Amino acid sequence: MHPLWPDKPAAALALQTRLSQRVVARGAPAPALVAGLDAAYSRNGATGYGAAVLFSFPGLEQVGEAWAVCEVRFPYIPRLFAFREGPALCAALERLDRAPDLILVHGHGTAHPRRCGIASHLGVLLGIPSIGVADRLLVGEAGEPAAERGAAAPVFFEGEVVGWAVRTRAGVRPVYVSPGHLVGQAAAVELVLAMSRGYRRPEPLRAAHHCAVTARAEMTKR
DNA sequence: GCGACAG
DNA sequence: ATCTTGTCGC
Repeated sequence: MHPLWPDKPAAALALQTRLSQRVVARGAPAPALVAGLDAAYSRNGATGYGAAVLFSFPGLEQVGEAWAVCEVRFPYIPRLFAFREGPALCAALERLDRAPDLILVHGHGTAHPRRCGIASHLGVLLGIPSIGVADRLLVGEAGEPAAERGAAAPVFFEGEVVGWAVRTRAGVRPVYVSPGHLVGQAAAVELVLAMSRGYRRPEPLRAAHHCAVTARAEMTKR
């Protein structure tokens, strides 16, 4: 079995604990190229379609796109999500013409039981800054941020702030932002807001989601 | 033991 | 995540 992608939960847990010690949740990168990462699955869940869409920053022009098909070999276990979806996302990322200097991942970063959600996990493996953006909390509690775009409320877990509930669009439920790696909380929130335009989810993630679903449709036909 | 639980 | 149509609302 691949040392970076064990297929046994026990081995995954051990690796996650080791990776968590290498997570650096601070920094304020000024990226020029940002990649949004997301995945879609076949109806039976046996096949995964990872997508990576590259955007210029701060201009937010799409400048690249890639996807990869992967056999899913790890079950969905809340705290071990990275071991299920990580392989497909990395495969897509490797197919990009240029390497991003920041990745936006659909899922949590430090807002995780061991402060090592998929965003932190991939950031450490790749050695590049990363940010996690999720639709709902895995751990912790957050107050309701004010209704206007840009408002944010801290996510508390075990007595510390591990992320933020961020209102990327007025009057719409917030997204949960947490540092992945080499990015601090304030910078993570600022960057996600700078990449959100009129929709709840930031542009790179919207594009990645669309790319993954489209890839599945094209593969499903042939 | 019971309930919670990213995508 | 995925299975699924129409429908209410801006």
